[in-house]
Amino acid sequence: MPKKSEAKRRRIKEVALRVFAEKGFAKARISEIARQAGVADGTIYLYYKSKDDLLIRIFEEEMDGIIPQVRERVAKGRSAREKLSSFIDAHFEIVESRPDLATVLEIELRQSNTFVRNHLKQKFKEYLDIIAEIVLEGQQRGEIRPDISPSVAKQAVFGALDDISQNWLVLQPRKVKLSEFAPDVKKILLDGLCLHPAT
Amino acid sequence: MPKKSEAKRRRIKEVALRVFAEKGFAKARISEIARQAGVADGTIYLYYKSKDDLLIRIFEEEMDGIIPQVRERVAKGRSAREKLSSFIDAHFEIVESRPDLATVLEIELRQSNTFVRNHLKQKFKEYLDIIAEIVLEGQQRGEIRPDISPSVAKQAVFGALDDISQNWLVLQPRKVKLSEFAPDVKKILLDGLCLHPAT
Amino acid sequence: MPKKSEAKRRRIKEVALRVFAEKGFAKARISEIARQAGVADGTIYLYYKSKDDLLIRIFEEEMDGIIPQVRERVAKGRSAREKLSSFIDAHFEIVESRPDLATVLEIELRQSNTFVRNHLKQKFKEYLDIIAEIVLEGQQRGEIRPDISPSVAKQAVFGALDDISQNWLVLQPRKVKLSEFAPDVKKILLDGLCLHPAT
Amino acid sequence: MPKKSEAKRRRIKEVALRVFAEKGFAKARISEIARQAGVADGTIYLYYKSKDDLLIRIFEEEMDGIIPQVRERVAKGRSAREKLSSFIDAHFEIVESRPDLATVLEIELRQSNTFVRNHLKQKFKEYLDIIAEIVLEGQQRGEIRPDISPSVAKQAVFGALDDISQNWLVLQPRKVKLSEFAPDVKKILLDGLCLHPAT
DNA sequence: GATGAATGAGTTTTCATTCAT
DNA sequence: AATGAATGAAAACTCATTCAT
Repeated sequence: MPKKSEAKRRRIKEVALRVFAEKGFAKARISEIARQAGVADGTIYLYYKSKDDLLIRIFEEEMDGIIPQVRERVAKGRSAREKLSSFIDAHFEIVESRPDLATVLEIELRQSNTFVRNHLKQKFKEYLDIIAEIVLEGQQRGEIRPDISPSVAKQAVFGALDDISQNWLVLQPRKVKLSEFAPDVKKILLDGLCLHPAT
Repeated sequence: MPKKSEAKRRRIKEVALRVFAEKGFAKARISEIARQAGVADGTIYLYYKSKDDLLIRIFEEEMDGIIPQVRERVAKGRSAREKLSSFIDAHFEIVESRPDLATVLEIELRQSNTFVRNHLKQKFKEYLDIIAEIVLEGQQRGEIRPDISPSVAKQAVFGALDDISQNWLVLQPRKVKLSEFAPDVKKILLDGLCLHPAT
Repeated sequence: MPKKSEAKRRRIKEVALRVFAEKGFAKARISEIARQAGVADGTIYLYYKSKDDLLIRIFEEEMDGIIPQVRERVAKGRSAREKLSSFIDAHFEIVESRPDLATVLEIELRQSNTFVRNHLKQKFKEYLDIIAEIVLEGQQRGEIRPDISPSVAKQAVFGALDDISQNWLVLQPRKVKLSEFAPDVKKILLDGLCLHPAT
Repeated sequence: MPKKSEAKRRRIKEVALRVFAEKGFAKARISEIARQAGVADGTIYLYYKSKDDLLIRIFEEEMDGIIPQVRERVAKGRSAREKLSSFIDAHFEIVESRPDLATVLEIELRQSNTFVRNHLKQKFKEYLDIIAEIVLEGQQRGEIRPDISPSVAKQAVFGALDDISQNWLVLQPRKVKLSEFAPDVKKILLDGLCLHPAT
């Protein structure tokens, strides 16, 4: 594919991401994306099969950039604790630096039609599995409690991060940085809420 | 007897909940709800102002039933740990016994139009605040780590429960009971993932 | 028919006239008329066959009251000029004293569906014919120009009165009395606009 | 070539005018207009914002063609009498040659919803003011009776013309030409009905 | 490659009227 | 006579997608 086209594809992608974030996928108009990208409506269909395809491919391309980044960062941690801590930091930083992306992913991931959702979830699993891998490895190395399912841990950790991120995203006047929540989240997930261990 | 038929109102509500869960709010058709409820399309509008109103009122009525129930159950716990444990059990039991309701609430809460979402969120906050109250009281009684924001704890706990519930709901062949995840979730949230406390 | 029913019929008629004038026939709701009349929706249909019938019969009953009144008043005039003058005064006075009625008649007479309009026009012709009769008789008595068709005269006179009445009705703050226009209208219709007769 | 097809816009306008005249604005169906114009329903909305907009713009465009034409014709008259005479002729000729247009204007001008009516009335005032101007100028030149309000004269003249035009339009088998009424109308409005001036 | 005019499927809601009580 | 709950037909408008140029 010629370079010229690649630039256009990128412009469409960037505009689409912004419009999806602003209006939500359902209310976003192809004609609005075309207008802002400076192309004709029909041109979008030369680069993307459909509106659904546009969302799916934006998501996949972004995740393909993010996942290795997060993996690399997590790899630097010397213990499971450090790795989980890095994951939490990385997640919050991504949400903070790419709010449009985060808004689209976190919100559209749950709605959209089944077709789109299934595509998104598939790619998303790769991201979530980073957590599961850390937990499993930590258990093997005796750093993580062995009596917890890595799958449940994965969901619990991501659910917590996601809920906090989402609430932060909808708070219009973001006076507070999302990363400020990281310490508390780490305490809860890594060390638990309770002071006295269960008997 | 109240104005119009209370039984008919209930039948419409039950059918609507089922159809909303199956199709999603946006794709649910008033005509389909009417057909399944055995009434004319127009009859729905004698009981509910609009499709939006139908969703909002189903949600509010259900939450008004659920919140006191959960509160009562939580109140029986003698410690913050027991109360949180009860909340987790209660949440999973509700999702398990009312999957339609849970599907509608958890999914529509994030999408729908702004008008509907705002209504839903407002009522939903009452539910989430049960967690925040437990945490705050637990901190005052020296049972919960004092260095954690109740608000962050609330979001982390609910996020974890919600993510697990949602994943369970979309797993079509529900071979496993949701409540089986409760022990692991409690371990994580109450005692943490790590074996060795942070230095 | 018992007296009790007659009172109810009249109440329905009066309320309907007011609601038709306020909202227009199309936007008027049977349920609103019923509510204001203090009866059930269905009760209206014991007295009137349909919404159309309600309009038609209000119109006919009112015209049956008005036509003899105007005829009587016109009869007192000793010349065609006096009779036409009386007709103009009478018309303006009716519009002024019964604005609801005038609004409904003048506006709905032109719209509504064909069925209704035909009914209304039929009864309305009786009213307009008062003018034609004055003109014809005036011509026979040498008071009115013989070279004018009574039918054209009838339409011209009524059209002029009607247009002025209608404009007055839509002027919300009726600071000026409609009857103040009578002298000018009489000058125009009875004596003409021009100072120098056609050559 | 202008954006989209001007020919298509015109075809839609012409068809719409015909359908509005036949069915009335309220009963006219967009789908019927589209079918007769040989376009898809949605295409109408590429050219006109809404059904209301379609009516308003047809009206305004037609009046923008008619008003200068009538003004020009009236300007040729050397006296107020001649000018009024020309106005009457012009009005009847327009109604006769464009019965669809006249039907839509005369009927919808009075009904429609407030939004539409206000738009129509505004443009219509320009037309009526031609009469007022003739009268005012005639009064200044001593050709028209000075003791008559130009506004009342305007309403009386237009009301007369309008009522006659409308009656002619609803007479289905138009055996008689509308312009045949012009001489009588001129006699009445210009010279008055009465033979003996008021004392 | 690019355009943008054209397509046409799809659904909530209102309200006059009915009829069982 | 009166009620009022129930009925169900009916129509404007949007917007993703296509395809002739």
